[in-house]
Amino acid sequence: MSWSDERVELLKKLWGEGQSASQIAKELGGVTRNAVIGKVHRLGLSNRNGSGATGAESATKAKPAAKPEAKAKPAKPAAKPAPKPAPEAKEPASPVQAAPVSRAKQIIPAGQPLPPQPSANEIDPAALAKVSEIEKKAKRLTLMELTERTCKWPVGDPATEDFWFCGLPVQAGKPYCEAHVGVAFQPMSSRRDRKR
DNA sequence: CCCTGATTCGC
DNA sequence: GCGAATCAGG
Repeated sequence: MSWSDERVELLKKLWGEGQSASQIAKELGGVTRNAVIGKVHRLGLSNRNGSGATGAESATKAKPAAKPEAKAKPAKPAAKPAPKPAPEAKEPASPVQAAPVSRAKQIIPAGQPLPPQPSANEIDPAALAKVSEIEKKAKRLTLMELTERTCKWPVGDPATEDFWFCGLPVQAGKPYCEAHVGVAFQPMSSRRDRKR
C-alpha cells in the first residue's frame, strides 16, 4: 500500500479529528499504526501535545458529538464524482435505548470499593447512552472473573442473578472501561477545550 | 497487558 | 519516503 493522495487526505482528516493512529490505520487498511505515525511525522503534523513522549491520552476520545460536516468542498472542481460520502460511520444510528440500566442498590458484596452508582444525577446523557450501549456488549463477568484489566462496573442487583460486571477491557490503569469511566468520573467542571 | 504517540534506522 | 522495531508513557 502506498500513500496515495486520497489516503494521505484521509489520514490528515482523521488525524485532525483526533483519531488514534491505530484507528486510522485500521480504517485506511493495509497499514499499521506505525506506518500512520511515521507518515504523520513526515507530513509534519505531529501536533497534539507538547509533552512529546506522552501522547497516549489523546487516544480513546471518540467525540460522540455529531460533526457538522456539511461542507461543500469547492476546493475540488475536478470531475471527481466522489461516490463515497463518509464511509466511516460507525454508528448505525442504533436507537438509543434509554434503558434504565437496571442497576439497583449498590450493596457490594466483598469489601470492594465499587463505584458510586450514578443515580439520576447530572450525568451526560451522551455518556449514559454510551453506557447502555456498551452494556449490551458487556462480557457479563462474575466477581471472580474480574481481572486487573476488566471493567469492574457492576450492573444489576447483587441479590439477584441479574447481576454481573461489565468486564470489557479497561482503558489504562483505570478500573472501568471507557464508557463507564465516562459516567464514573464526572468532570468537576466541564472538560476544557483542547488546544489544537 | 492493554493502549497511546515518538523516534530510530535499515531498507 | 517508508515503516518495523523500539522507546517512553498511561
